[in-house]
Formats: sequence, structure tokens, C-alpha cells
Amino acid sequence: MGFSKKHIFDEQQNQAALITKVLGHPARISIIQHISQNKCCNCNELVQNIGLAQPTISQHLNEIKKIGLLDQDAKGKNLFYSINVERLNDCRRVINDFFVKTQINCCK
Amino acid sequence: MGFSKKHIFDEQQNQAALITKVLGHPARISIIQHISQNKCCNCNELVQNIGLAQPTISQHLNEIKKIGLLDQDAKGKNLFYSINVERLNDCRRVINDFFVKTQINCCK
DNA sequence: TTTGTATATTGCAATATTACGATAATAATA
DNA sequence: TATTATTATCGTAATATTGCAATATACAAA
Repeated sequence: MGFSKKHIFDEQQNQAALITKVLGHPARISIIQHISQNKCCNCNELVQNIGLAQPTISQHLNEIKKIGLLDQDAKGKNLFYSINVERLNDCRRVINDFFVKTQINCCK
Repeated sequence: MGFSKKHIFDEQQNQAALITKVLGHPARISIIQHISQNKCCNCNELVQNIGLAQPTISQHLNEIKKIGLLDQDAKGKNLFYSINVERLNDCRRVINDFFVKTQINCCK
């Protein structure tokens, strides 16, 4: 198969899984960290810094955009990325909720 | 390709990515939640409750074991799973660290 | 307009993931 | 011992992911 049977799970479960799936690659973790550390970060800088080919970085950026974590600011031929902090907090909350609920259930 | 170039990333990045990758499937989120809610939960109960075939559940359980999140207790022919709460907290900490650091970088 | 720079898209190869039927392995019970 | 119940493993099909070369696109500067 290869595909996931998403319809048998609820909204929350699919949402948590989607967010963690996007984070579930070291390149994407690294990209997010690098963008957060460098206010004006374009694709080329990521390519230089991370050591993956430009199309690969572009592809990973697209995955990260899927959960709304990236803002873009086009300045001439440059495209500067930044983290959407609100969305970052949303994601953090969703994952934290999962951990909190799981832990509470375990310990009662 | 299909494989990830893990060697170009640091320990922390790979660790965060590994944990989130394991959590990045709704079936595994669901399995973890179900085990946490039911003290004595065996494979069969998960199969009944989640609606995936027994080999599929078994496979997902193996993925979750990769990050040490599951304890097993064999009672006769039954195998009862429970959450390793220490490991759960470890994972929570790793992911939380990622979010905290990213957020701090964004807002300075 | 031509050239150069930055990013996206396309196409493809290699590998990984997801799912399940069939079967094996293990242990309790009749 | 034969049967039954529970879980793991094997094999396989379908799909997804990862990575990159080649190419396209968009914009700025010469």
C-alpha cells in the first residue's frame, strides 16, 4: 500500500500526526531552526548551510509550508523565509496536548 | 532515493526527527492514546478498536518500540502493553526543546 | 535585450512506508 | 496430544518519500 487510512482516525489524531510527520525529517528540523536563527534567510543560504541540493531544499520548504509554518517575503529576486510564530505555537499546542493527555491517562 | 542523509545533521536534530517521525502516523497516535487509556491493553484489543489488520497493528507497535515508548508484560498467551512514562517525558522534552528554541530565536 | 541570480518545477531512480493475507511461533486449555 | 487464542514474521503489492540533474520561471542589472 503506502498510503494511510486517515478516515478511520479523528481530526485531532490526524492533525497531530500531520504536524509530527512534517517535523519527522532532520532536514526539515534543520531548516526550521536555521530560518528561526537568521531573520533574512533565503533558499540559497539554506542550500549552502545544510548541504542538500537546491531542489531538495525547495521540496522540504514546501512540506513545511503545508502546516503553515513559513512566511515568505519576496524582495526582488530574493525570497526571504521566516517562521510564522502563531502557527508554530499552534503546532506546539497540538503536540503538547497529545503528550499531556497521554501522560495523565498513564498516571491515574 | 528514498533514504535520508542523516549524517549531515547533528544528534539533536536526528533525535527530534526520529521521535516526530514515529509519532507522524495517525494509527500510532491512536495506539499510544489507547494504550494510555487502558491499563491492560493487548494487541487484539487494539485490532478491534482501531480497525487495522493485526499484522499492521503489530508493525506499528514495533515502530513505537523503536523510541522506547512501550513496555510489555507477558501474561500467558496475552501480551499487555503499557506506556513507558519516563521515555514519554524524554520525548516530550526533546520536542518541547525544539519548539522553545525555535520560538526564542524568532522573537529576538 | 542579454546576462546572471534565485527559486520552482519536472522527471526520474532508489528506497521507505503502509497495509494485509498467509503462516509461524508460543502458550494456555481441553 | 490436539486445539485454540494471541502475537510475530514473511512475502508482497501499492504508494510515498527522498534526493538530484535538468529545466523553467522570475526578476534585476548590465
